[in-house]
Amino acid sequence: MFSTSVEDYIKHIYELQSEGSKVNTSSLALKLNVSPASVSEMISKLTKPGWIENTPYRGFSLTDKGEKIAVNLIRKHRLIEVFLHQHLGYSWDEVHVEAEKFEHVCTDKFINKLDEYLGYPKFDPHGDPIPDINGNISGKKNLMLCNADAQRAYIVRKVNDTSDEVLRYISAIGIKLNTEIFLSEKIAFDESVLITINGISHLLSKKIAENIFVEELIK
Amino acid sequence: MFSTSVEDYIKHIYELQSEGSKVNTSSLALKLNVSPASVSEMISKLTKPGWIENTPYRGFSLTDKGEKIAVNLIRKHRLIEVFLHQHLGYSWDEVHVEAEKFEHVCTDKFINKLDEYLGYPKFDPHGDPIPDINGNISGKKNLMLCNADAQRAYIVRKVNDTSDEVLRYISAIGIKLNTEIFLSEKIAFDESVLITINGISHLLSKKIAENIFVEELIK
DNA sequence: CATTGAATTTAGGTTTCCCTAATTTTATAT
DNA sequence: ATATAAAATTAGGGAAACCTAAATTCAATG
Repeated sequence: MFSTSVEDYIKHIYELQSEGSKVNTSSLALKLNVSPASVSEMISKLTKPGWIENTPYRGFSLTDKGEKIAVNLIRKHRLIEVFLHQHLGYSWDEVHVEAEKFEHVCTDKFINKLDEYLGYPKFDPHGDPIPDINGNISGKKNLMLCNADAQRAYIVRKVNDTSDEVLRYISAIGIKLNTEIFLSEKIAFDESVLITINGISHLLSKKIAENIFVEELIK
Repeated sequence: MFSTSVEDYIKHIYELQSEGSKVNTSSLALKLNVSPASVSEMISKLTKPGWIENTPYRGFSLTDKGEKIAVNLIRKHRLIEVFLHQHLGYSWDEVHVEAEKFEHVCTDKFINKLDEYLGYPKFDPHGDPIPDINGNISGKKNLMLCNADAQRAYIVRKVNDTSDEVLRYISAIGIKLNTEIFLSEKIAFDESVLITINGISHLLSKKIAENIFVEELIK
């Protein structure tokens, strides 16, 4: 239906949008690892069929039509991740790269059958919600760890899957989905955070803390 | 690793070779549904890295190196077909098209894990043997139905998966893998064959009979 | 054994998606 | 308010994989 490139652009714009990040030529170029010139070119191509709304030199955003395409891709991506993790024994940090390729070749028919086969899971191995067949995403906004308050307890609900390295580091210090952590201190100087897991303290850089999403623990 | 195009060319050359068909520019162009000019161009490209041996104007064949690539693709294709058929409930005639796309994006790691998950199946839903991790294919040459002898009983062992239409027709008249058929008569005029299944006679055109492979039934 | 027709290759062109370099627009800071 | 820096776009090109049309090579037949 769409080329892999077109799908990648649409998906990454959606991701920038939902992270609340700025969506412009340079941020997208950075995320997709292509030149700003390539982004400019593609953006005008995506504007014609009405998937994107573009204000030249100012930025762009997905139309409802474009968003539907993005959500469908994310549904595919996350269901494939569940299959790889639960049935084929892939680890947390391995599923993303593989799913990234499959999502572009699987039909809606395939993904709906897979959804059924997996028992209609609600979350992927990173804790991200899986859109249902109609594109509905079970909300639940989690707090970015770097924005949480000090001297409070939290539960890890989601971890970004964009970097293998970050995922492996997070695993190494014992953070999994639903791990309970205590945010002891926020260091204003470099925006790093000091947390405690099972009585052991860890200092997490801002870079790491941006990739961990938590829910406040009410005891 | 290789582009989808390159993989498709290599796989289809392998298929022509193993059917015993002539492997030349026009037969490959026909099979891949591209122009002869495109085939010529690609063939010289595949010759450089040593995947193909080419005698200009005469024809070409896969080297051992090229054959390894082809067998690996066929392994991927057939294992994916098994998964689609056994676990997702795809029918005989639906698995091929879907597998055709997946085979180009799945890693060796994925396919080896899938192989294990499926319990190391030996045959795909069409009865084609699945190469193992080392590329070994459990031989077993079957007879093309149009080459079988009249007044003999046979078991259907394999059906070509290249055409949905043929597959659906074959299913409709009650032919499945391991179905017993009796070849009553071969009509020399148009090379069609008259067969009997469960006491009902069917006339199969040469085109159909070329896609059914049988083993002689010794009672 | 020369001609003719089929098969193959070469030539030249298109599309998609990428690039670098140059230009234009916008934002910022004096 | 204007100079300057940053961001975005346009211009011009390249690689991959396709095409049609023209030229070449091969084979087959009278």
